[in-house]
Amino acid sequence: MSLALSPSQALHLWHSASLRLVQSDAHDLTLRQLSILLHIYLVPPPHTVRGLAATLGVTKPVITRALDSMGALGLVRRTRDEKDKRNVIIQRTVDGALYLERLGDIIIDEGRELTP
Amino acid sequence: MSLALSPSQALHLWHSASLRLVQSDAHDLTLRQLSILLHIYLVPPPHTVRGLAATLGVTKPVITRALDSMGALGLVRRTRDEKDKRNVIIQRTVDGALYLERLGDIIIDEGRELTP
DNA sequence: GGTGATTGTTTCGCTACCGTATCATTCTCG
DNA sequence: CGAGAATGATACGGTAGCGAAACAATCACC
Repeated sequence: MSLALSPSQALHLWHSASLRLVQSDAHDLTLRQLSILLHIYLVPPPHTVRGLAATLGVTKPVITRALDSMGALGLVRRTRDEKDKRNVIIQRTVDGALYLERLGDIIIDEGRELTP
Repeated sequence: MSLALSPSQALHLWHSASLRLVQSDAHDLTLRQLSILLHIYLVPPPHTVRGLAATLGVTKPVITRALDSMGALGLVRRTRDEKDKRNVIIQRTVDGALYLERLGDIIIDEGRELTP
């Protein structure tokens, strides 16, 4: 089932949800960082630095830095790939899952209060 | 009519739309900047620096800087309030409207391709 | 009309991000 | 084994954001 959004609905949903995100965000993630986090948690693994860089259309240092930041916040974890030790496998954490759960709640909440 | 989103739908919508935003964004706006822009265009005027700062829950220099940046991009315009010359009225521009229209299209597009 | 409040901007020191280029490690394959 | 490719991290110089504090301009009001 697909979602039929009106232009007004789409922008109002984004507005109210991102507003609440800004107001409440303890972590103050960048748009890019948030995209990376969502990608890690919503797309089936494995996730590598190179793969994420290609998907996002950014350079590899951007991913490394984002993983540094989000790793320090406990939202994400790095592990060496034992099969190919050049690779880094990016893994999920409990804190990261909780963070995204809260984000989902905000979006659902604001969608519920939407008036076209 | 309100929008009944499932947790999966909510996060996938945010993921795919923000991903496309990152991939395609010529302007590379911050989450805060995007929130400010949406607020200016979706909430009835007038908009002032102080009002925006209070709404977003940030300090005034944040708004001033965001208006500087987005003003340089032509997304927003400043005008002095003639009634009270201390106030700055933030106004919309054609380019800003087009930018948000494009954002709305992305969200609608990704909502349409959603599978729960 | 002058004092204090209000508004937006600027300054300061700091932190974090950016892209390019380079590096260390590891793998591939002849 | 050894040369070249591939992967992720780091170094570098530059830019832009941050909060706190100080600032200039304007208003309000006695």
